Amino acid sequence: MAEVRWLSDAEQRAWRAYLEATMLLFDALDRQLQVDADMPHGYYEILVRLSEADGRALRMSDLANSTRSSRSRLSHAVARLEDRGWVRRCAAEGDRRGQVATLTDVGFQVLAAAAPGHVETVRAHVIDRLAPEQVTQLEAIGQAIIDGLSGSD
Amino acid sequence: MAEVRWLSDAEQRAWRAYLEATMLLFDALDRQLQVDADMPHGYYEILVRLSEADGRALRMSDLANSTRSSRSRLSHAVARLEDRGWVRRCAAEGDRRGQVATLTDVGFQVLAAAAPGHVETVRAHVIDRLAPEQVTQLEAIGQAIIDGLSGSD
DNA sequence: CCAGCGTAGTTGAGCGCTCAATTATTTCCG
DNA sequence: CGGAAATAATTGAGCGCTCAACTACGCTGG
Repeated sequence: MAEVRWLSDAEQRAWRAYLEATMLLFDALDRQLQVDADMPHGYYEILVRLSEADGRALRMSDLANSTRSSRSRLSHAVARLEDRGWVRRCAAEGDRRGQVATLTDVGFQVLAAAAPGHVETVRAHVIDRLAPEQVTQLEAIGQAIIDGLSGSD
Repeated sequence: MAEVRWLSDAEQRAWRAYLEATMLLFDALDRQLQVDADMPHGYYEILVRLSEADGRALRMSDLANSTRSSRSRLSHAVARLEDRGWVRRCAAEGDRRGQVATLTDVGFQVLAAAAPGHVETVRAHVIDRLAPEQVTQLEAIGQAIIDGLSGSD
């Protein structure tokens, strides 16, 4: 049992600032989307990924990977999106286990209506508060964390 | 109605990297705490704040502010922590509306047992993956975001 | 001195997520 | 080929969070 490597003061400050910023930010984003577009942030992410895919359609597994969510979470979420008429599910060709989620026209329009407000919020709380070099730094930091976590799943 | 100021490529990459990193990270932290210490990250935060307070006790409102959580969330959370015997609530002196949450000895020991694993996880996925200057950058970035959000509530 | 407003905290309904179990299909390989 | 393991997706129970409504108390001004 090795000694615990506690965080130094500088590390502690950075970690807590990141944590606090992220909580405040995610709350603000969730609330903005909920109020202005009647959807949680997770739904927005799903709609974005679908809108960017070929034919605005993706296999459930691919959609789960690209949104970094579990199959279960995605199943529940897509079921609710289907109830709202924003997404449609149909059997995948060539693999009878598979399902393909497709963004409907209504779903696309809902996304198009939600996007400007969301982007404005991201700008107001993040991008416009950072110097250009901090934006670059943030990408590098994020990427470093992703690199450590993508594999070890 | 002004034009929407969409994100540039660099801004988009930074935002998505941050978002993806944070989702992966929060999932990993939550899972680690859930598996090793049988508590969600939110409970850990509450225990930490209480452990650092004078007398290991805080008014509910102060605890809500310091964990950046709503009064409602805190009420629910502390109720569950009380069921587990990790926290105790008693009336505040001098204000009969007030409640003071106190960390119990059991709660303190639970926290002490959980902390090393949690810190190791934070190190493994964040701190040890960043260069020292990136740690400094992360603090500045986090602080900039906090500054924009603390007031506008 | 009490009416009205603000503050402290709780509660319950409803939603989204996690975990574990389940169904259905495909792939691997002896 | 045929049975076992892997893959795709769903389901239901249970938990934590949000929102809105509510209780209870404190403060301040006419």
